[in-house]
Parts: sequence; C-alpha cells; structure tokens
Amino acid sequence: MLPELVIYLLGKNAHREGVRLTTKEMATELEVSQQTISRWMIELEQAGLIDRHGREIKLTQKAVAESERVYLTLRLALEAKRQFNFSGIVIEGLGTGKGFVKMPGYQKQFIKKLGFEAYPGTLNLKIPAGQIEQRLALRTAKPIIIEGFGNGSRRFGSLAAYKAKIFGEPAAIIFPEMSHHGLDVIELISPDNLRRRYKLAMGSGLQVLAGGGS
Amino acid sequence: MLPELVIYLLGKNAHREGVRLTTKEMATELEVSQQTISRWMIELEQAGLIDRHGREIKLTQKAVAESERVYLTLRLALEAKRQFNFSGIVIEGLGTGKGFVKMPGYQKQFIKKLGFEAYPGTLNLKIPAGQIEQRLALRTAKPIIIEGFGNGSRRFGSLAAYKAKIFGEPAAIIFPEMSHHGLDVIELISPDNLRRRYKLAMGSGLQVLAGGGS
DNA sequence: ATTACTAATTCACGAGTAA
DNA sequence: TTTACTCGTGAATTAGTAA
Repeated sequence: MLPELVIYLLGKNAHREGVRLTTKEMATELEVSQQTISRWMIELEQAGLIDRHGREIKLTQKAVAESERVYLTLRLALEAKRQFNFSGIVIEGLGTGKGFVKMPGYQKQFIKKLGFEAYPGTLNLKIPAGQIEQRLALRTAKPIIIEGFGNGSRRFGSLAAYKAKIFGEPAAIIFPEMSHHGLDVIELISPDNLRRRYKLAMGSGLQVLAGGGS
Repeated sequence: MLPELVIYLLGKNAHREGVRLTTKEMATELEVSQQTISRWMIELEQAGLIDRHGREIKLTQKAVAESERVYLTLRLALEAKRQFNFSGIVIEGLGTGKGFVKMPGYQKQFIKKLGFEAYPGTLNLKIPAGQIEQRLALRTAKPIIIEGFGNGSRRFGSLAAYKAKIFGEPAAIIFPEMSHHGLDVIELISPDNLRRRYKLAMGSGLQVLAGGGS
C-alpha cells in the first residue's frame, strides 16, 4: 500500500523539489506523534522512497512510480464508470463529415478500435450550455485515439473517440483535432444511418449515452 | 487513509456490481491471512463502506466518495507536475492570429486567466513528429478555457490554453476550437513581441516549456 | 468447502529522553 | 531547537479451530 506519508508529501510538492519540513510539523498535520513520523521517515528512507539531505525531503522516482500505480488503479476504476448523458437537438452538418468518415485510413481503425464500420457521415448534436461542462469532463477521460494519416494530397488529422450509445445502438462521439464546431456541438458516428433509421430531421431531439474510458 | 481492501475491491469492479470473492482468495492476492481479511471485511461493513449479501460484495457510495477524494489528491499532484517540453522551428503564421488575439473579448480573459495581455499575433511553432504524442498528452490535461464570443457579425470560438514559458517569459499555448493547423503546429501567445525581441525569423529554433494544469 | 471467534504473538505507537 | 533512541502499553495480526 501507498504510505499515508507519501501521499502527504506529494501534496507538499516533494516530488518536484526538496521541501523543508520538521517531523513535528508533519506530526501535527497528520495527527500522529512526532516519534511516529520519525519512524515513518526512516522506513521510507530505507525503502528508497525518499531522499533526505539535512532537513530537505524529496520523494524519489520510485515513490512517484508507486504513487502512479495506485493513481492509475483508481483512475481506471473511477473514470471508467462515468456515464455521460448528452441530450440536444440534431443540427445539419457542414457536409464535411461525409467526406472524411469514409476514408479507409479511418474506417480500418473504427472497425478495430470501436468495433464497427461507420456510416459515411456524422450526426451533429447541439447541446445546451449546461452540458458543456460535462463535455469537458468527458474530454478529460482517456480517449480512443484514431490516428491521423495523409493520402498524398491531403492530411487527415487524428480523432479522439469515445464509445457511446444512441437508441441502444453502438456509436461514438468523435473529437477531430481540427474541429469546425464550437463547444456546444458534438459529432457522432455510428454503423447505421441513424438519421434515416430514426427519422431524425434538423431540430429533432436526441439522447446520447457516452461511457468514458476505452 | 483509504483501506487497501477498498482499492483492491475497486480493481475488482465491486463499485459497479456485486462480486463473489472468498476471504481466502483475497488473502492470497493481498498477502495477508484469511483471518485478517475476515476482520477487515467486518470493519469495512461496520464503517458503511461495503454491503454484503451472502457471498456478494459491493462497495457503497460512501466508499466510492472516499476513493474519489484520494484519487483527486493524487491526480492534482501527479497530473499537475507534468512538464511538456516542445522544441521546433518558428513558422510564418497565416495572418489570422493578428486579427483575433487583439479582440477585447479574448484579451479580458487572457489578463484574468493567464495573467497577461497578449501581443496581437500568434507565434507558430512547427514541432517534429516525435512530439505529437506529447502534444496529445498535453491536451488531456485540464486546460484553461478562454470562452468564445460573438461580436455581432462574426463568431470567435473558444480556446483551450495552457500556461507556458518561452525564454523564461510567460506565454501560453492555445488550441482554438477551430484551428487552421495540423497536429504538428502549436500556437503561442505572449505579452511581448517575442519574434522581434528574440530575433526569431522563420526557421528559427524555439523551445517551449508548458506546465500542465491550470 | 466457507466465515469468524478466541488466544497467542507480533508489531506499531507514543512518552520519555539522549544526542 | 531538532531527530531518533528505548521501552512500556495496546492494537493488529495470525494460528488454531468452532460453527
């Protein structure tokens, strides 16, 4: 387990620079005795988790690596569970979606990484301002990266994708590196022509359930 | 502190669904005795961190909330520390930078959120392919959002900004929602005309140190 | 098989204090 | 002042075993 003192020292920036802290100060903040801190410090030193030079305390690379392990465990468990629920209205695309989605350079990756071949076209959903916060939250989750490529004359940028469900069917929210939209529009791809299948016209309401994580 | 057993159970998905695990199995994986697991389970139950129905174990909301607290502490320390070091060559902008940077709708936010009024113009840095990965990593860090606005006739999109240093001076990398550049070009703003101050011509080498987080 | 109780033991804590 | 030692006390752990 990650010792409590390591987490405390991380909070003090001791992984970036040496910090000057007395055992008494730490004891007060962590609500244990000065003697216990002294013992903990000796243990951390012996375990190679901290370096001490005089009063300067610095976390070692090993301590950072250990912390990252725990962090990633928590991140995986806590971030992956997040469900992002977007609802808004369908708007007309700019016509650009049709062109790039069908490129084999993308489609091969859609099949491999998203599990479906995308219908050539994007569905654009305009979300209310209140959901922009959530959109930004979704973007902090680890995306499925669809790599960019060049086909000689033109370059197609990378896309960040997140798996989603529309009417219970698989879909994905994609964030092109070079987007033509503002923060209030999200672009969707799916294996079927959802626009036709579900009779979506411009202005139709639409709900999208996106699951974070890959 | 977050009990080791809670982190273990998070890894087993016990916050999403009941999991069937015996005390012996857990004891083996965590390298403690079966008796200790039994006691820990009773303690977690009494603390309201798990629910048990027969052999099904499920973490409670309280346990998830506790875990999130620790997670955020680690996230703050570990994510914020990331330093992104870009180096490349200065390229000519498309002339579009000059126009939008000076808009008061942006400048007010630059002063408030970045701490400086930006020189009207962007410095464009072309980075080698090897740094594109890093660029994507930077984009997963929480940006400083510069909100978009409309000035009647035209709409100016939102920008994602990250504080940076160029020659030790404050600067920021900006990612317009609607970028004209590919993944290998990053746009910079700063309070001074760095191009003139440091005699940067097209093709000059340039290093940028970006700190993640806001 | 399983969980959890009791008892023996080991280990961690903090008071006192030396360096 | 500081850190860290010794040592008495109590808490946590495990072995044995009942349920």
